[in-house]
Amino acid sequence: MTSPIRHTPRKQPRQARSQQMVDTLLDAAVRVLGERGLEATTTNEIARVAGVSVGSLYQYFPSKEAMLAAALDRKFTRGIERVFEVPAPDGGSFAEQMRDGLRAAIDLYRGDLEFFRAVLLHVPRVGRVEALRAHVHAGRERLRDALIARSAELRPVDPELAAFVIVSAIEWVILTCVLEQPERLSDPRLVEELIALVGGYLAPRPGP
Amino acid sequence: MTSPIRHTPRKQPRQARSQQMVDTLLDAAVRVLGERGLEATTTNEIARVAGVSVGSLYQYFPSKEAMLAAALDRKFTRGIERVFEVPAPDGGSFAEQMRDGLRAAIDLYRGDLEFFRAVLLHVPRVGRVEALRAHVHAGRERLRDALIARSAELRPVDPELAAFVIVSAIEWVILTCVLEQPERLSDPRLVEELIALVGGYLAPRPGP
Amino acid sequence: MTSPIRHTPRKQPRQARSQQMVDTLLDAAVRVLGERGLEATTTNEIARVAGVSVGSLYQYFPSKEAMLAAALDRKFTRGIERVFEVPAPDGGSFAEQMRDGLRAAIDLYRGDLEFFRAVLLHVPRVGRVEALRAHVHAGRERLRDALIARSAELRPVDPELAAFVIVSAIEWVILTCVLEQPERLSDPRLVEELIALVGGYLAPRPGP
Amino acid sequence: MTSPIRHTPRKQPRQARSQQMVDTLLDAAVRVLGERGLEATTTNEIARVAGVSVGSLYQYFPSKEAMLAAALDRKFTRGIERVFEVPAPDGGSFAEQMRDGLRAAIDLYRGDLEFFRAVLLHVPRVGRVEALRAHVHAGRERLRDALIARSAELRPVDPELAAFVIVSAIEWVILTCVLEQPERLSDPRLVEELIALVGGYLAPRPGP
DNA sequence: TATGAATGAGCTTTCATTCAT
DNA sequence: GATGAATGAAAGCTCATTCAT
Repeated sequence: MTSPIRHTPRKQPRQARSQQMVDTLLDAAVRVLGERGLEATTTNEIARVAGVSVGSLYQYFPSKEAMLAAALDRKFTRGIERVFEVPAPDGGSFAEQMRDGLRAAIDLYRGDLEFFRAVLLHVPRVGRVEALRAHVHAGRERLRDALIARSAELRPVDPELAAFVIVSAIEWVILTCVLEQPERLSDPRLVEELIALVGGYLAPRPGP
Repeated sequence: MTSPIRHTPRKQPRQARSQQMVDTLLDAAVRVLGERGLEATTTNEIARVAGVSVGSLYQYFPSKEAMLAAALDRKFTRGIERVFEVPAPDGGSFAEQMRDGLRAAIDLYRGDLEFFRAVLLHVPRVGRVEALRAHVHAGRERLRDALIARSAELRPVDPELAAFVIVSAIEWVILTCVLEQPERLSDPRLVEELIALVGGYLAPRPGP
Repeated sequence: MTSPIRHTPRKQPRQARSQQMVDTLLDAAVRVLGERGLEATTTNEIARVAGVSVGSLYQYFPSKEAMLAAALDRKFTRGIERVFEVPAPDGGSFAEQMRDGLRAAIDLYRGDLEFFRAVLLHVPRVGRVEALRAHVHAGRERLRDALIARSAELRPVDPELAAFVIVSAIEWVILTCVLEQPERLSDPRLVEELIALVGGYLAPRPGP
Repeated sequence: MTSPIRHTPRKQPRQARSQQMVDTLLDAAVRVLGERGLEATTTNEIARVAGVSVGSLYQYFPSKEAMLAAALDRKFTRGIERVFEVPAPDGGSFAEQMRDGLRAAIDLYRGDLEFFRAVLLHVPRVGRVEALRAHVHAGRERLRDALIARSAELRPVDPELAAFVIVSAIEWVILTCVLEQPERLSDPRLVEELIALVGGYLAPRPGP
């Protein structure tokens, strides 16, 4: 029953199986959420779609709310993390760095368009999904620091306020595309316009 | 619609009473929504707050969903109409008109902060509240037309695209304030920053 | 549609209908409780037996626990109240009063034997049903007062302790009959033995 | 069952281990029951406390009900056996024997107060715990025989009836203490009062 | 045998909706 | 029309029990 050399594990190690179940459930949650919206999403349906029992769902998540939070969190965490990490910390001009970050952001949404549309359309607290907010917040701080570092090149601004304005503005331009005009995401002019928006906002004002 | 001599019947038993009941119900819905959030908002509670019976509610609205939609639509319609009508069609510079419109928008949200927070936090498909979207769309078109009319003063842009970018950007800066930093709504610099954002974006680029 | 003299109320007055629903539900609860025991008693089943919807049940009782408590309370309250009120406050000797009370108690259980058997067999906290306890407690106090009033005729005792002992002893002799030997309840010697028990306990001890 | 020279196998792999597991489980059940009450007692929790798996529990008991019954039975059996065996069959007067037995009973409950309270408060069919009833019944029979044996010293009674009355009365005085006034269990007067109760009941009536 | 992850029937409770009055 | 008691489908969650490993 055991051979000297084992090729397949006798049984899945504990953690691996758990992780797989968690993933299966979160995938199912994301799918059901997208298909039916928050109000119509039930734990029983998620479990059914995941191909497991409700009992199992509750073995891994203490409540419906916790599981939905985890599902959204995972999706957003994976993606949005990348966006704010793309601009190489030391490479290129401010505009070039911005361009890289914006492209990454747009690609993030474009690559998972259906999911994001579903979630943004159906899930309440649009801008509130916690992970999204956390990353947006982190983005603001990074931008604020960049503004401080490069303040010599820029119009005098309150870095905090400016970062807030810029991040919010860009966030919603892109999300509005996702929601209303997905084809715009493929328009190369979109990035340029956003750069113009930010660039114009930060550019030193010409003297009187 | 009003004339010095009244031609309408002394009492309008049917329609007037109906309209009043509808208003009462919609007000109650808005209030409950604002106070308790979507999840705790029930038709029975709305009727109770309105001082009528649930039965009456269903006389005027076919379902809970329909009634909440109507309530939100009316709220947004009333407010957003004002916002886009504030800039006097012919008065002042572009920047002045913009300033007036932005102030009106900010005041709109600030004047009913708790309600808008509740709605934006809890109501699914925020991005889809039809009246909101419709008016945002109308706003885009008005802005596009203004951009075309004043294109001589501005950097060359695709008016459609630029209007889209500007309206989306401003929308979310303000809504993010509503959701996350309400105190910013009272900061006079907010309007100025938004004007800087739009102004910088549209300003003719200095030559090479 | 209305005649000068009305013979049947146009509709049941509010309170009467409510009270009837409450009664119907409590009757059903008592029945289901008796038939299935506490653990197997569900609110849905109670409602079904009562011929109303679960929703109605929850209109009148805030929770399952509250409704079961009310059901048992009502039954016990009605009956046990009588027992401790039977002994005419001023009539007859102590033994005669006791005899009356004991007969009333026995008759109480005998008259509703099936219900009491069901409840005592199935419901947890046998001796804990709150109403039962409350009345037992009241009984103890009345007995204590009687013992104090008649202390001259009795062996010197701590009235509190003696009342406790007597009431508990009698309570369980009768309840054990209910549970295990219902036929004994019809044995006239039972009352005599209980009187002997109490009488012997309280009788002045013969001198050494 | 134990002899100086051991004849049983050095290790009893099968039965001994089984018996130990059963004991562990029953101990755990009793403990959980005492600590959490019936409603919060789950098979999984019992297994966890016992340090074995639920699967093992079901190897030894066909159902939760069966296991709890076994647990309570064992507990009562152990305790009550002692109580009824305490009065040395041939030693001392009737009153002395009674006093020994009563003290043993009181000590039994006092020694495990929390458990007995939990069980009496929460376990359905208290009156039906089989071991308790069986031993109470045995106690009645022993008392009946004693009454017959000593009938010369006593008031003429139906021994069966008298034993029933006495055992029930005493049972509930003690259990009521357990449930409502645990501190009374430590009052030395309690035993004396119970002896007075029984003694007065059985004492030959003076008189003409 | 022992394990404990997985199962899923079934419970309590809510609330949109109806309809007799 | 207006009322609000009554309805009952359906939700979230638990836990006795099973069975692959």
